[in-house]
Amino acid sequence: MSTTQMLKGILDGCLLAIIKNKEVYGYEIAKKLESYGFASLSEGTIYPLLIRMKKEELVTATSKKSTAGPRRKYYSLTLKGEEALQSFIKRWNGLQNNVNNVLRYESDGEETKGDEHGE
Amino acid sequence: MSTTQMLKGILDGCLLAIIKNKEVYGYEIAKKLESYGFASLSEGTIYPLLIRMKKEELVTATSKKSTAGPRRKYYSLTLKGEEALQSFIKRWNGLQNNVNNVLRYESDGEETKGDEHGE
DNA sequence: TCATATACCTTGTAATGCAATCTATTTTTA
DNA sequence: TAAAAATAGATTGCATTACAAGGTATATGA
Repeated sequence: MSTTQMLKGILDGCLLAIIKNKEVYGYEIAKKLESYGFASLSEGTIYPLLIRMKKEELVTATSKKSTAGPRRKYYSLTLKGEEALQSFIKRWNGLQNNVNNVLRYESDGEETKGDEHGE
Repeated sequence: MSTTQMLKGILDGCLLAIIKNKEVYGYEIAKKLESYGFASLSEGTIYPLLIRMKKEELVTATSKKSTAGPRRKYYSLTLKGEEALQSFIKRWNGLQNNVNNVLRYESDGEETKGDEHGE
């Protein structure tokens, strides 16, 4: 129905990409995602995801003092996390191709009787 | 973990696109999706989805005799289904933009301190 | 002291892809 | 004729995961 279902399995790839670029903390990630267009992305989504990724050893976390507010948990990618990011990028690109193929070849009355699509 | 999670909420958009193009039956859709690159897409996914979409009045179904095998259920888009397809395409394009922005701006050490991304 | 912004966490729920399994029909093969 | 395979559809139950709602804690400024 809404956009939220489309995020399943995609959001963690985005987190990995953001964490790879720079050591970041959860609240910061939430703000970043918002600036990238992910409207209405709740922190109730981010924090559990970070905890899950830590459990899966994709990221490590270190607690540091903040200049304002409580201590921040800074996340970094592990080697396993970098591999997961690469794997995500491949799967994401594959998915984009597949979906865009469907939209391209189906959405405008083309008849592609069972032969190959694209080139 | 796998690609399956990334399909959530996306697959139904693909079905709508395929059905809009031409009256089709479930088994045919499964084969088509396979040809578009959606490997290992189970029929246990397609049929419940079609039933759900029918319940939501996005599609209608008519049973017709087959040349080989049991009767086929041919699906067509309703007006509501066409609207849902348009809505899906918008959301899909938005999602693509957002994710690709993250991957583009984060994956290569750019520092984009809180300002706007892209144009 | 109280309000506000920052920062993080937990619980429960709903949505949905899919494996597994089943039924039924037609054609092909032995 | 009997068995196998291909076609076509359906159902049950499970696992994953985004998110709302609510909570905790720290620092700053009025």
